Amino acid sequence: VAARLIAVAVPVPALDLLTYRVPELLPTPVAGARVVVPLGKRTLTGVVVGEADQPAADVTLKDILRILDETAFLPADVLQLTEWVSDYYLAGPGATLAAAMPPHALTNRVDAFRNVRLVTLTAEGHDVAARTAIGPRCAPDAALPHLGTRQREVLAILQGSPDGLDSAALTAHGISAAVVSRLKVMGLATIRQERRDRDPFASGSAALTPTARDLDRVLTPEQQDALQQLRLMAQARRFQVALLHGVTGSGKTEVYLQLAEEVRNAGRGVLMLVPEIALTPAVAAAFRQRFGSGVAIQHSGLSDGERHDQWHRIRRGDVDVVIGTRSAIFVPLAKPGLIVVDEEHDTSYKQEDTPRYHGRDVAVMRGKFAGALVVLGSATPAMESFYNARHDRYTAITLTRRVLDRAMADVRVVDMREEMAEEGPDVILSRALREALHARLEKKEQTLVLLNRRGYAAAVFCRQCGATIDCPNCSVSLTVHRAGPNWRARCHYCNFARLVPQTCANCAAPYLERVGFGTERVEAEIASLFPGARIGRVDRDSVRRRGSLTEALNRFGRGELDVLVGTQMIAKGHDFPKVTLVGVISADVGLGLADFRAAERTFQLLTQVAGRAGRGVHLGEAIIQTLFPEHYSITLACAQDYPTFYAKEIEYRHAMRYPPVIAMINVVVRGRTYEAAMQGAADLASRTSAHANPSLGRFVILGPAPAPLTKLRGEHRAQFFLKGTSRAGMRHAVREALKELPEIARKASVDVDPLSVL
DNA sequence: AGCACGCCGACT
DNA sequence: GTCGGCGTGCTC
Repeated sequence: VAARLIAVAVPVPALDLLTYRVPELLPTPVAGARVVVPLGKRTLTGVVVGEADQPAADVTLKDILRILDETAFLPADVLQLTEWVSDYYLAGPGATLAAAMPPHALTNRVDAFRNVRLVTLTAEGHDVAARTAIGPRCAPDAALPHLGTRQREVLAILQGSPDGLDSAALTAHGISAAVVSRLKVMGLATIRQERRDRDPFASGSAALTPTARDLDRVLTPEQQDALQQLRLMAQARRFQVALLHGVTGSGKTEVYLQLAEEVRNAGRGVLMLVPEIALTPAVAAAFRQRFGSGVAIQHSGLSDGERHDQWHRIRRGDVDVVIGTRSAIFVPLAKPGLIVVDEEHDTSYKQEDTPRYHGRDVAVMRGKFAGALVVLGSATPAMESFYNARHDRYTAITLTRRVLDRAMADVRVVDMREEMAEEGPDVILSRALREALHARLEKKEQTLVLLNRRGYAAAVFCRQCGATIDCPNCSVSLTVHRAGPNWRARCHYCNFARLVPQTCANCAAPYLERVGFGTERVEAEIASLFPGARIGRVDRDSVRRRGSLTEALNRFGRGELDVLVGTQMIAKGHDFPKVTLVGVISADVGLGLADFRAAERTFQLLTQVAGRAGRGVHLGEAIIQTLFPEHYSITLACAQDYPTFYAKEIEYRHAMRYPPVIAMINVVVRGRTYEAAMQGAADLASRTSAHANPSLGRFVILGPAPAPLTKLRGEHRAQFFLKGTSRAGMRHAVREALKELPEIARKASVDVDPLSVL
């Protein structure tokens, strides 16, 4: 009998599939089952991917040690999806699998759900409790067990709780374990284990303030048309992609909800992806409100235990609606019939470490494998998505009007060059914004102030010698933060931090100056201009603590703050009806970057943030400060004119040969020295170009060149790009080159469809 | 990623 | 003399 060989994916990023033998005594595990395998000196848990052929002669095969699952732990369609992700994004199967698994499924065999000890009375316990209650008045006609006062009290409490009391409730009643155990010994109480799933909505890690208003439930004619089109697509029960392009405030969420309800009633599952739960609480809350406990939630803000519980609820088939962030695309939801990607243009769908997948694109593939309808929704679709709609790969559905006929915000552009000429070079808030802010404070209306740059000052430089304070590990200057009475300089890439010195380290001159400004400075500026204003700030620094973002947004939502200053975090899908003013401090942050998506990002950010104003009964106003008032991304965002922006931008992408017109792959090679990184990148690039295969399409290689961050966390980096019309050919060439140069491959990271070339 | 082996500085 | 720093190499 030939040995049974299986291919196992192990959670080790650098490794490919490994082949193991199934020993005589064990059955052949099914694909998707977890198995415990020896690896080197370690023992770890992997997942069976399928049968394997005899590998090359030089490897000695080992036996698997244990089979953890009789049936597939990962269902076949999820396994298929992870295989696609590994292949498309050139990531190891182990790394991809780790992304698809619930926490602890591979590291720890102890189930992480919480087993609750529940104490209940036995039949006899009830009897005794009843007799005890009347005991003092009646003669002790029957022998009562000898009970202490505490025991009698506990019996009474338990009698009032037929469902039992868990340990938390026992503690709340001041009942000690000793009393319970004595009752148990007497046979009056039982203790049973009950599996209880943690509810992330209740625990606070996803505590949401519902803002969905009933008024929005009545669909506008436009929403009804959109819903009808989507309904027909869903009923076809085959793979299709719809791009729902609806202006901010046009009521996309309500369309998703009604569609989801219908798909669910037809017996199929619904998967809803959102960029970040904490930033789009309204959508999650609306789903929870509509579908109740039939909704599972998945995102990185949950504790491991919560995520684990939710994953198993889905796996058991207890829920048919799942809402979550990008990794939720891998959840084991049975029979998905609808996959919605809300705010599909959002860059947080892209995972920035291996596997570098794009949640939206994986969602489209999952829909393809499942024969489901995929709905991509946005007010500012990604160039890729609109391009696909224009080329008939996606069906475009458009919502052009806001619900309840609310007007779009009135947008004004302030030319900061003129403002500086009149007010001096240090002006942060223009006169127009100061006046508008003042008016809102008087009227008790709210204001959002956006500056997409954190910290107090962008850098410190010496007025005598021009030196800046740079990060010792990365090729950037340190950003200044205020830390109580001190000034700290911190690296935004590696978190290196130091106090800002009194004198220049280079020339010893005491003329160190802070240059540029960020959100902390804006917050301070507003506080000094309007001493009575209640100001909050939301950026990565202020919300480091878990739950603090939700807390800050909820405070603002409840009206406990007048002004919220923040980075792009505040521009996402919030619905704050009392906001009537949005100020953008430097709209051109990012336009100066040499990134081919700079204009797209700026347009999206400005359109989205302007859309935050005027979502209630009052008219909204947006004031946009910029040094480039004539730049098309700014003028067209002010006009809320997506089609014209797309037309202009796609022309540029054609001319410059950039995505979505062509495909790109970025390869970064790290090295101990600059020379080593460049050499590695050059070798890899030349092997890649040697594997060009004209029958798979042509591509060009740009570089190698130093990466934009030449040094990051102490490592030097060099990069090259592939540009071409066929991803298959490009991926093939890179894959072969990596295989030929394994020692360089270990220091290389590959980004297929990079979102940023910076 | 771990976990080994392996070759050079400050200590009982 | 060795305890331990992390550089390099391997894992079916």
